Amino acid sequence: MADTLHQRIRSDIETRILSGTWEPGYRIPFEHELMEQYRCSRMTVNKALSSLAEAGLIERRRRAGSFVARPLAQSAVLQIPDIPAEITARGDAYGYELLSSTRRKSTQEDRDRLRATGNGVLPVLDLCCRHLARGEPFAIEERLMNLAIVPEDAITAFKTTPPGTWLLHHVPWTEAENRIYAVQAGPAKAKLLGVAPDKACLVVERRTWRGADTVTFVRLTYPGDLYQLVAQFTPTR
Amino acid sequence: MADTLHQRIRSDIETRILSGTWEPGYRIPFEHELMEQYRCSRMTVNKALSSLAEAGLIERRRRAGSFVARPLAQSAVLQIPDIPAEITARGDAYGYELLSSTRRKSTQEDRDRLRATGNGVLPVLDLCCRHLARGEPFAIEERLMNLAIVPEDAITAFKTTPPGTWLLHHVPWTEAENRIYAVQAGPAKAKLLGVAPDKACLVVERRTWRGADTVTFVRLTYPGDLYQLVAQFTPTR
DNA sequence: ATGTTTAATATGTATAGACAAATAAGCGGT
DNA sequence: ACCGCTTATTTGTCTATACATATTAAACAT
Repeated sequence: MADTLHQRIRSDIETRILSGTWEPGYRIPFEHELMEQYRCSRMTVNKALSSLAEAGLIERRRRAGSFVARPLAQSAVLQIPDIPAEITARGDAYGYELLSSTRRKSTQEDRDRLRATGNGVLPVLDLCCRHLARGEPFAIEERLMNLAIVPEDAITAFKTTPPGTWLLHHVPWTEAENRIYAVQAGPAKAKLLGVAPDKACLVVERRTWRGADTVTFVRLTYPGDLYQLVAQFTPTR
Repeated sequence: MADTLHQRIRSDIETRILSGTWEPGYRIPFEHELMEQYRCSRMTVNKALSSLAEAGLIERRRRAGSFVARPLAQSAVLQIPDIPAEITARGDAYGYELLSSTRRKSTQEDRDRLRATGNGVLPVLDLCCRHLARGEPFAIEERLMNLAIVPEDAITAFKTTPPGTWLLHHVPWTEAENRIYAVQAGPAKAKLLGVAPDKACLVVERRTWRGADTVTFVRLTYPGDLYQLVAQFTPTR
């Protein structure tokens, strides 16, 4: 890890910040002090400190010095794994069923769901599928895709490949928004998931963009006790 | 944004990557080519490219060049805001009620909930409180705190200040794990939240560490339709 | 044909020096 | 006591150069 000099300087300082030795607001040594301490040039020290500043661990003020930042960003990295990969990872057999697939010109409602900019009519694909773990229903996926971006010949792939997995490997995206909430299953989804209609379900809705264009909207519905989203904090924002 | 030269070089390249002009795998110009293009020294180009590499947007290989990275990390930044701040932000009046507060030596069950390392007995504070928005129940908070880290005189503060808010401003943490799932309210929480017992609720459980020590465990229960977690994707992993 | 050495090339890291920009602190005048 | 000016200090940025290291392609030997 601490291979090069500037990496070592960085990790030395990082360690002291994360251990609490240097508390938020503490003024870390000036560049010229670290220069002497590590017997190196200012550029080397500067590289280490710039990197720490970019990561949000320190704040730098001209004439004043560099200070340990207050933990402002209370954020965590939310992993949104591919469903087949996740089920396989837990050692269960994965199953996929395409329930319906409709190709049409977008209605206003479709464009609202996609949060598409402009009112232009787009070709869209509306599909619904079911993910199974050890033969039991695991999640319902409702998806709307923008066929102006997703090539039309992908449609046949979705008969056997979950669209999320296909998209992950074929269509990169630049921005996404996730919304997570809880609802009761309701009669239709209860039947598909094999649970009672009042069963609490976790819903993850995701919109994905590539530049200015919306790629896809997806709503995943999981029976509440089958699935837990896990978000791990990583210090570097 | 593009103030300095190396920042401009960086954002020029970033734009082309995010717009899709330069696709994953594309070899971006060599350092000496960018040197000529921008009429600057190699160090300046190098700083821009190093920064892009650190952010995970490009991969660099000696002798071969620098390449646009494949979008490997399907992760998003999950904002877990302070509840009073969030309610105030949406323009509602915030209310806080401390329901119970117990100080005791930790049982094995407490240590399991905290995922505390080692079997040492710790002083802990077990409390339960309710958050209100415009006078209506918004969330139930069940919290277990490690009094070996949280100073004891903070306990009096919790009569009027939500523990989450207090901790946020007083006790920094280095690591956290969040689990998100859905359950039915159940009789006890239904009463506290003023909803039907079969109501679907969103549950966020969070454990927080500072170095090797567990700081706190908290379980937040929100009526499903009152609250949505929002996770925004940011390109730099 | 195949394996080995060598050279060329691109990035990685570092030095030493320079000037610019921001600002905390001191100073002086009112 | 307050305001404005100057100065010293620290970070921000950049240049020019140097040597190290990894890797590929070509030259060479077997």
